[in-house]
Amino acid sequence: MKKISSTAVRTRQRILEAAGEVFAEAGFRTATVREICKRAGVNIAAVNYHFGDKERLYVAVLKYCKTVAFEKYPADEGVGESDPPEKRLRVFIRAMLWRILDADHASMFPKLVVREYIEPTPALDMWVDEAIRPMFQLLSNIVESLLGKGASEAIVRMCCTSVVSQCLHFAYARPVMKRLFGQESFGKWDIEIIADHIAAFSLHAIRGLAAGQEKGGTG
Amino acid sequence: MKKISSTAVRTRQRILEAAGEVFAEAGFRTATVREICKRAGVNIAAVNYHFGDKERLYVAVLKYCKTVAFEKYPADEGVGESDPPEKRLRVFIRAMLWRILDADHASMFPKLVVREYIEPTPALDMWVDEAIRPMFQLLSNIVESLLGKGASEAIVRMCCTSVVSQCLHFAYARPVMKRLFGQESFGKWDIEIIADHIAAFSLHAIRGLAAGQEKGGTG
Amino acid sequence: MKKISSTAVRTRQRILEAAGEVFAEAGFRTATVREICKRAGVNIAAVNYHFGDKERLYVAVLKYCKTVAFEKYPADEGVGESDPPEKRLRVFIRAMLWRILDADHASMFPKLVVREYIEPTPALDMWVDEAIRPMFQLLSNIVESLLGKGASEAIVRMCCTSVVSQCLHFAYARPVMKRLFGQESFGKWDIEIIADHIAAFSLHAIRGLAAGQEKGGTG
Amino acid sequence: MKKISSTAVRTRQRILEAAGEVFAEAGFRTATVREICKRAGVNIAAVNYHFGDKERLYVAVLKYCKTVAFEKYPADEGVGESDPPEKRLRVFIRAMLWRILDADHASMFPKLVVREYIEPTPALDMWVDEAIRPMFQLLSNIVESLLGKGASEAIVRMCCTSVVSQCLHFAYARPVMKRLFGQESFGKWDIEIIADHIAAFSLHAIRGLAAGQEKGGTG
DNA sequence: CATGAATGAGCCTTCATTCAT
DNA sequence: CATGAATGAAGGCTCATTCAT
Repeated sequence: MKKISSTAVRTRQRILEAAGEVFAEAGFRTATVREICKRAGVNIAAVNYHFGDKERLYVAVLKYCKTVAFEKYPADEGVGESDPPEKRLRVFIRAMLWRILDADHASMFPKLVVREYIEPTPALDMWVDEAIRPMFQLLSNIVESLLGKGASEAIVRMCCTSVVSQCLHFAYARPVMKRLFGQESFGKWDIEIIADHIAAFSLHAIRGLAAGQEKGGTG
Repeated sequence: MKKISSTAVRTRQRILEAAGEVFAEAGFRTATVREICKRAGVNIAAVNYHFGDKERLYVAVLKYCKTVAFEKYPADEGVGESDPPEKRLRVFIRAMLWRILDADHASMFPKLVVREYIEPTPALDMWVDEAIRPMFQLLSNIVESLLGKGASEAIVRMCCTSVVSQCLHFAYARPVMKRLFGQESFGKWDIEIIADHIAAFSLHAIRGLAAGQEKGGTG
Repeated sequence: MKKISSTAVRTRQRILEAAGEVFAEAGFRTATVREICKRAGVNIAAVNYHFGDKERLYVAVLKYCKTVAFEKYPADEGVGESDPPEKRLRVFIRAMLWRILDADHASMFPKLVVREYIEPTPALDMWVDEAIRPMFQLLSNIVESLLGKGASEAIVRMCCTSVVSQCLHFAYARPVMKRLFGQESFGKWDIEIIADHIAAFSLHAIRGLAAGQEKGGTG
Repeated sequence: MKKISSTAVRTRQRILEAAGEVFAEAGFRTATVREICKRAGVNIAAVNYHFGDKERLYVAVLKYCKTVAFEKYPADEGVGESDPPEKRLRVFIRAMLWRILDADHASMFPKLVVREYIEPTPALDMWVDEAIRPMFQLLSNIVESLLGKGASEAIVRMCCTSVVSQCLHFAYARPVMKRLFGQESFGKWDIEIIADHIAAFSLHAIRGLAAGQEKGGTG
């Protein structure tokens, strides 16, 4: 049985937080262990001691982020399978947006994830299995309920993709939005308004598609 | 004023193509001048000779990509302001998707652009001004027509964002899609099906919102 | 004065054995304290606690090895000054070879010593004084007896060197022998055959030199 | 066709010489690229540029040493197969000793080789094939001539080993000799005297063994 | 115009050692 | 007595850039 001193736990924690920031700002390759240790206020060898190497530190950061974000904003908070799918969809979208736009994370979470999207490391497999796939399954159930029994798997998948993509946009397009609209930060109300829009937009769309399906085409 | 020989032009071209590949695969920082020069079959000093330094080469690559992609797939090909907005929306979406999924570019274009999104370099300002803003303006006109005169600027903007985000998703989420759905590449018909879906999804949504607006709510 | 508990003695012993292996395999510099402690099953700080630092551990290992090897194979086992020099020479060579080729030491002893030969540490002075000089003195007496009274100190010294060098060869040239002859390990009979050869070779040589001396040349 | 500038050749040469010194003094692992470059008066990246990495530099040094030493002191200089084996043996021993004790090499050659003996790197295979095996073959022919036709392969091999080991002793035991005899350096005459001794010692031994063989034993 | 050669900064990692419990 | 945690000094290597032809 290993004894783990509380100071060691605190050091690990400090490194994790600092690494999250630096990896988010610079990406895995560009981020330097030196910068991480400087911000964490620890010696440069501490990373090796506590995490083995830079890559394993990165994976630890990703897992840490996932835990924090999904515990703070569960995708089905306050709703169950008995609730109407419209409500469950709104909850889902709202949670996803909050995970992305919550200022407390200093945008660490979305930046890390989006970087992983476009420049996958071995950690992406873990991320897909533990974070994305369960979320997608949950959303699929909701969308299926909305589309009705006749919906093909392909149409469900595409609708889910449409919903998710509208949320994720706020994870990777913020520098562009800043330049295009001048909006840099998103307050509590901004987030709620955006969530409402995406929910409404998607609900109209899915209902429209469902109606079209019955008639045998998209119009 | 520099004299420009034809061999110099060809060397420049070769470097641009090679750099496009390498930057797309590895990102600005991780890409190495050595690798670019090796693929281009030129001396390692050629980059600095022709472009000054790595960063200015990168900007040149971005501009080169933009020209190629937007000339090949204009956002308003075959339609004019007199055409119905539904048709113009479909053309817009189709062009955007083709720019993103055209296999001929070896996915160079979307990777480069998305990288710029999440890790902006000074080149992003240029990109927003010359590529994104005109596109967004064009799309806004279409969406305004669909929503009707009473639509606020905010709702127009959010609808445009919803449309654009569904397309861009295929630029940055392909590694995830590969893991989630097993689909790695997108053929001609895949692209058309996806374009049809996004167009239908968005039309239903916008029409629904337009109808709701008149009545004064989203429900 | 330190109190020495029995567990402390056992820890020291385990470290000594482990360090002997690791130093023999990797050499002083390349060997790591971490590896030694891992094999000994002790904490990484134990080396510094028990031996001060890496170098003093190394010296302790060398002394430990010397004691073990020379107690197991004394250079004059079973013979005394009254025995004929031919017999004493054979015993000397046999003991030296056994110290070098005994598989029980896992070739720890010769590797350590030979390393010390070519990359001396302060421990070499100790080794020369406590191990080599007495051995050389003993061998000199034997060779003097064989050469006769007229032998110069120089010729005695060179003959001793010739004898010793033939034995030591099996301490440092084993990797080469493996590649050259394919012979990797030496069994009991191999050792005896080699000892017989070196003894015969050297006796013929010394006798020949002795005869030549009388006549005033090497023939 | 690559053009190789003369300054590049000179840089390579300087690095090789400096690396020879440092590797000989410190061994492969302990030697630092920084020290090598400092002594060579070149930038630290030059090793990477000219040799790829530390290990390939090491192999280049070994090959360079081999060429220099064997060209300066060929094992059969001035003799041919028609010469009497006694003469050829003396020439062989003399060349080997000179390679080992020549002060011009600053003892670079023997130290490098002996290090390779006791701590083999992948370069040892090359060394055995290109340097040791041909030498051993040459010596075997000489020894066979001396022993006569009835000599078994085993006895030839052991005699060769005895001869070679007496020479090699001066490659690895010099620090010990310095402490034991006080002799630090070996002048021209020292080398000749030692060569004469080893030749005489070995000739007496081999002749004695040959005579014993005829009678059916070693006495 | 273009190239092979050279540079210096910086990165990740490893290691022996020391600290605080 | 012994340990887990922490430290700072290097070390090998890579890279964008510049130099000299």
